[in-house]
Amino acid sequence: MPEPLPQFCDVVLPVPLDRAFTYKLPLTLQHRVQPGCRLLVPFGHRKLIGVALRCHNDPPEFATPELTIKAALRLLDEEPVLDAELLSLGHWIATYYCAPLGEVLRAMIPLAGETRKTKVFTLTDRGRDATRQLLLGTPAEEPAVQLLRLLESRPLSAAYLRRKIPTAETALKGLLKKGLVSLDQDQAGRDPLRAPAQRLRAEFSRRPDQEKLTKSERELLCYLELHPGSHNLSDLELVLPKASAAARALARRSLIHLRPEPPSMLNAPPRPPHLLNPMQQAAYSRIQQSLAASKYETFLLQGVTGSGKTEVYLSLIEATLALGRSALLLVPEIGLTPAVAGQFFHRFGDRVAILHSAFSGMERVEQWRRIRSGGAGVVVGTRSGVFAPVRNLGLIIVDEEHDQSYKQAETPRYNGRDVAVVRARAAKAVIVLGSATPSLESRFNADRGKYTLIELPQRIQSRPMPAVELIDMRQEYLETRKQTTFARSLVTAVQQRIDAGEQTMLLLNRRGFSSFACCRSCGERIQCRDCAVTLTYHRRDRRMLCHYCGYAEKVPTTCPKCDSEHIYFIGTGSEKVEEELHRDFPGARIVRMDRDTVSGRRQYEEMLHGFREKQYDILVGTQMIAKGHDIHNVTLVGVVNGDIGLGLPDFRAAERTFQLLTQAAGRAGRGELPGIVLIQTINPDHYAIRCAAAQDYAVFYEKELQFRRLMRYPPYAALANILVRSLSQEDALRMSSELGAHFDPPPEGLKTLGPAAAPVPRLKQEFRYQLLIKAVSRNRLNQALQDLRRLASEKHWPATALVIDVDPLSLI
DNA sequence: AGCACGCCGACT
DNA sequence: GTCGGCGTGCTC
Repeated sequence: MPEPLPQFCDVVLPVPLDRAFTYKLPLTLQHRVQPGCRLLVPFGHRKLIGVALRCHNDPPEFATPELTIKAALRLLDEEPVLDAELLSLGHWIATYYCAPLGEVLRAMIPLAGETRKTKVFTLTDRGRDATRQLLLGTPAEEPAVQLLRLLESRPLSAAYLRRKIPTAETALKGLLKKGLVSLDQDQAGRDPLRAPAQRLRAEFSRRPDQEKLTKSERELLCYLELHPGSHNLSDLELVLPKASAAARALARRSLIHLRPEPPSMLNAPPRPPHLLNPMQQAAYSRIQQSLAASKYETFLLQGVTGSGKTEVYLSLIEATLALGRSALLLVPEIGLTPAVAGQFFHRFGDRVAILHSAFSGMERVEQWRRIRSGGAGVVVGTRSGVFAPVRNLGLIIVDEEHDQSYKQAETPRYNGRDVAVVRARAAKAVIVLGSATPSLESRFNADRGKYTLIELPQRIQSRPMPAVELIDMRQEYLETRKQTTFARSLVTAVQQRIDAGEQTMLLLNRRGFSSFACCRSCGERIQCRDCAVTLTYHRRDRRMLCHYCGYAEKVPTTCPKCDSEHIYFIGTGSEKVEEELHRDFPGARIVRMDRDTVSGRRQYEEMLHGFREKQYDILVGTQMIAKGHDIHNVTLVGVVNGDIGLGLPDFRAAERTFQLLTQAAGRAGRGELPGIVLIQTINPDHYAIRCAAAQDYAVFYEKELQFRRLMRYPPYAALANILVRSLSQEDALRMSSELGAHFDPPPEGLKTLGPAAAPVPRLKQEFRYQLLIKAVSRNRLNQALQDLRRLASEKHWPATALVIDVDPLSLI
């Protein structure tokens, strides 16, 4: 007997409400909706796109004569966008990270760029009558009358009306109130053919049947048939001037295919053929064994900087493809440059798909579709790439697994690395976590036997590790009696590189010119209007800038508090370092990379390319220069302030400092020439700095682990950070004390810290208080967090007031 | 989160 | 007298 068609469907929506809503399915949809499909549904007064969870025939008990079940409006996918595997991964994330399922699913689907909401205004019957009467009278210039005239012919979008009449917004509100016009939301599909010509490629698809073609359309189609393969549209315009318009018209009738231009691979350095050395080969073979056995296993590939982890990755990906399965490579945010992408194009051609948040919505949709249809067996992506709909997943690689950018800073606050492990386990896939400086958690898991540890302790071609030297800046001051940015030995070393035609990288962690402005008379520090942080002086822009919210104000000449003229600028940022370099090394070619000089991936890549091509002697910059780059002519890496972040009130401060210094040091001596590293510090005895200098992970790991055990921090506890926030300090304080009361005494198996003012007590005008929970087990932690969410709803805290961060990486 | 409904101050 | 402020409550 055939199953009766489902009449109802549970739908999760992108709202912070942690439940599904049940809709009636119109007859036309009953046999088409599957779990994981997107549905357009009415929700209150608006229309939302949700994801179908379950189709069924259980009449919902909430339905009463007053409360009717609404019907779903439209099905957006004939095939689910989230298959069963990804849906269950979404459920796991929602539970583990305490996030509403609807928001999790929204984060997993990249197709948001495909549709956009538009407001459409329509004349009502009353409006039509009113307009007719107006037309009989004298023509009026009032915006409201003009609007009515425009709307008489057809419904129009808000955007169009605003363009036509600048004050349309207010006038429309008035008309809406009077009932002369009505407002509708429309999910207008974005036309993928509207990208500019240079970003599209055209390819012949089929001959016309009966379609009538214009002259230029016929010419273009003919040209494409004669020249197989895909052609850039702006290149085609050189041959056929009207190619762009014609191509779009042809694509609409699917006579040709239009696709986005893949990311540029012009700057990709050609990769020498990869012969694995014995160490690499051993690592490869061990992992390949599990791969061939289709057995879930997590490997921690710990290889020193320059040990050739990438070659192992590439071989593993090839092995995966050879087994007929797909591979997913996750890289840190900053690591996915066209150069990196280019390497993969060289190796895997069009079997690779690149997912990057910097790509336009349309490009992402196109890549996503290719992956889902099985057209790309290799996927390279950043954090959200872990949700790529790859078929028959065999291998996931998480490069630089310790990197902070795998953790999402907004709800859902998931860690892409940990989600990857969960996904791999469910898919019976192999997962490789790679790093020179593994996170304590991962290394701990390896030591406990949860992960399999594989080490690459040597650089390729027996290149030596860079020699690292610490420069004690306290000693430097005692000897020179001068507070300088660069120690004498660093200046000498830089000069030697310039003379020898070799290159230098200088790292520091502060952008801007000076960290803050301070009044010598009254001690006042210039603070942000909306945040409890000092403003940073940016000389080029002549502004004081807030690095948290972007607020800017004029540079003060007198103290805003006491009117004294003794304003001093304290601290050194990358802008000042660049200036001092120009002064100390006149004639040297210097390039600065930080958020102020690098606004897009294009500039980032251009600067790096220029440096690689030896157009510069010195590259100075913030963290963004420390990661992953392989520039062979760099023989000196200088760290201006090695104490980076050591003073922060964060239990991971030491770990982060160690990782950053080790990674930075690893940039030196990657080519034929050996490299040296100079680290300036005022804490030369701190274990994080000493271990980084010695490139000794093992010792650092032991020391840090002791501290974590003593203080009950991860990996010895499951951690969550609870933040309450509100624009009103009163509300924030009230919630904070309710939070404190709820956890006093702490439930069995939990320790709490706080509540107390957050490290940044005010941010973007909000007052913030936080509480840290350390739990002996995941279960206990999750239970406590679910209880807390119940408390928040009972006490009617606003939905945005409570922020739960499970496994926080930063406590700010 | 949105977005409407609802009750109190400055204007045509 | 109205327009409009944002407080509170709901969304199948």
